[in-house]
Amino acid sequence: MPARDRRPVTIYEVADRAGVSIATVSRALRDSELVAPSTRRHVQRVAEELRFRPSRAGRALAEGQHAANGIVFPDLSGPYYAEVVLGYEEVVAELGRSVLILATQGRDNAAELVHELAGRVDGMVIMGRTVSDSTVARIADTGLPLVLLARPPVGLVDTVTADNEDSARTVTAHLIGHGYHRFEFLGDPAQSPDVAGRHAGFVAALTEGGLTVPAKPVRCAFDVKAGYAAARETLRRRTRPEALVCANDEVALGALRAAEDLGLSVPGELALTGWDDIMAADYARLTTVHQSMRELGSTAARWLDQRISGTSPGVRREVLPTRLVIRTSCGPHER
Amino acid sequence: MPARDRRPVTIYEVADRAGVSIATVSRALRDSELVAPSTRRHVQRVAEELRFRPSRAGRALAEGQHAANGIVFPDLSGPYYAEVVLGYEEVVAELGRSVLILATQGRDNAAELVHELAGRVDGMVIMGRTVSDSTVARIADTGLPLVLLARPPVGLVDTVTADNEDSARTVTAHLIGHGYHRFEFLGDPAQSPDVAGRHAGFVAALTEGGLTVPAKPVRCAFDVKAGYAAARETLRRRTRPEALVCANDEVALGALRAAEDLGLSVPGELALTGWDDIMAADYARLTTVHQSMRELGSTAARWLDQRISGTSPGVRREVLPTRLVIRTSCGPHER
DNA sequence: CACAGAAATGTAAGCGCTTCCAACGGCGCT
DNA sequence: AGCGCCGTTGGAAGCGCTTACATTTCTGTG
Repeated sequence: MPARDRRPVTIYEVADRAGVSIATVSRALRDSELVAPSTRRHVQRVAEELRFRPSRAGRALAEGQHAANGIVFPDLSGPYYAEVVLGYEEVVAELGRSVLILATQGRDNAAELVHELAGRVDGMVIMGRTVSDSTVARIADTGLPLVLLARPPVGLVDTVTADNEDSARTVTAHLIGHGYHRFEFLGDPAQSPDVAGRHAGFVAALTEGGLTVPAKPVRCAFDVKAGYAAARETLRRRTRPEALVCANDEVALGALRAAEDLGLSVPGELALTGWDDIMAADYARLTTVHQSMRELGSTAARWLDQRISGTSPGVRREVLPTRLVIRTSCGPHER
Repeated sequence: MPARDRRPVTIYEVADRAGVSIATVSRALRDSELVAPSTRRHVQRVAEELRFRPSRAGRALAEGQHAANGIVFPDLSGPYYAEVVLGYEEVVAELGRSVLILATQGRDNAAELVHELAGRVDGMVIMGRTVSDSTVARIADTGLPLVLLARPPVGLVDTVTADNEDSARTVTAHLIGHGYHRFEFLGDPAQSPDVAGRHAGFVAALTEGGLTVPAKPVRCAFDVKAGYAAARETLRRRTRPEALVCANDEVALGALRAAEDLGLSVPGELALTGWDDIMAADYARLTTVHQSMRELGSTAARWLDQRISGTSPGVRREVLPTRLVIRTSCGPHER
């Protein structure tokens, strides 16, 4: 029966048992130079026998650092953030540090939680629209190393983002190449800077192609249901659009379903595209924009590490490239 | 420019500034009873002014606990684990504690990392086939509160799992109801206890239905590619199976693609089912077994909390129910 | 008005570790 | 033999906080 009250073995017991001082134990288990090889071996053996694990808290207090990094994201339900977190965790763990996570979705006290998290880590990544600029600024002002991810820059904080505008241009141009004329954009530019960028690229491509730009985007939230509703409404208008550029895959998937329910064939009567290249996009044959989430996460992790270790060159901003994934929803392609 | 070297404000400075002792500051910021209301207000104001945040490390050391829980999982790339983690994070955060994560996939030093994690938390959840029984036992023996998730029990550790056998029986029986006779199971029972349970239920249902049980399952790994390969091979045999029960959605999705490539219509010429009800399953119209991952995670979190607070009733084992999600891949349904 | 007891606050002892500094002993050298 | 050095080791001071215990300040009462 596991004893709930078993006291973990401390450095004192190891020192006692090994017949040395705690200073020597500490040294034997970490530095190299300052201890005689024979002593080190002896201490190591004793430590192992006793199954000694240095208390993290004691260490953190003495060293003044946690050996842990944080990451804040909206949620983990889409594949998007999960991938980013995974890429992040991978490199952080490789660096010998632990990862603390915080999902802000649906929490009204997000800012408070982020501050709390800030107190437990040596640095953190803040992703997307999770907390206000002022919260970010406040934490940055604390001196805590920070990296922003898929989020507009704040002050002089490092920022990594995936490209939005260029890829929007690319995907829209691709659709134009298919010969469509009447376009609509599904998504709310006001909702997130990502969508804003995508919409801007969409508008730019249309303009460059000499096509008429719809008066305004069809506003809708970031999920399947919203995409469905928005598409349904749009597709029932007297002059139906020929192509829908959707703000992300979930919206596109909703639109796809709407088209289906309306008896519209895709891409025959309606072409559409998404963003993110989530797994379901593949099965829906959705043409979309692929971003390497993993890489986004790992890049942020590396930058953060450099900030923490003070080896960071000035302020960094980087836009990671994306890739157009052509499937069938955008129109017929011979293959 | 954010100063990297800004020293965080300590309780001493607050005490100084407020003209009281650190004990009073500590009390004013936490307990209720032991401090005069006016003093409390005053201290709180000063603390706020100074933007004082008690050092987590100091606190952890003094209190002997971390106010953090851990969770170990294979990876986060499928929707499966991500959802579980989300459910976990949600309740843990609600309890005012932080969440440390650890992905073991592709790491050879998983056991070491888990031990390391164990030193930073007050309890943890270990999911799936991430570490050996002996590692689990060793940690449990430490007295660290533990909950196992979707993993066979070890010793007297609490364990939550999702049902496998019963749902396998249900899904197989459903297929039998469609009138199919030749079945195959895609997945490797040796790979995980989950698959083993699913296969067992499959066999049981077939036996109960008086049908011939295939000599052995078609072994394949847990991903789309493996499912594709396994299905392709199976479907080219002279006597093609009519129905494929796949170990999870990814395998089923691979099988679906294989059928498609082979010119077989689903469900016309081949019926198939998956497990997990991932998002893509919906778009592929895949009949599958839905498990509430979120709930799995939140249940584990709650149990763990009770273990930590010592309010846990004896050893707990629970199998969470699943739900059959009927779409079209299993055969025609009028609706 | 003195005094007991409660309320409020201060003092100080840790929590487990790292690390600066001092102490020690053995060595080669003169 | 005496000296200084260097390689090892121990002593002890924190790191920032909580909390048991001591002390002080009030309050109400006989």
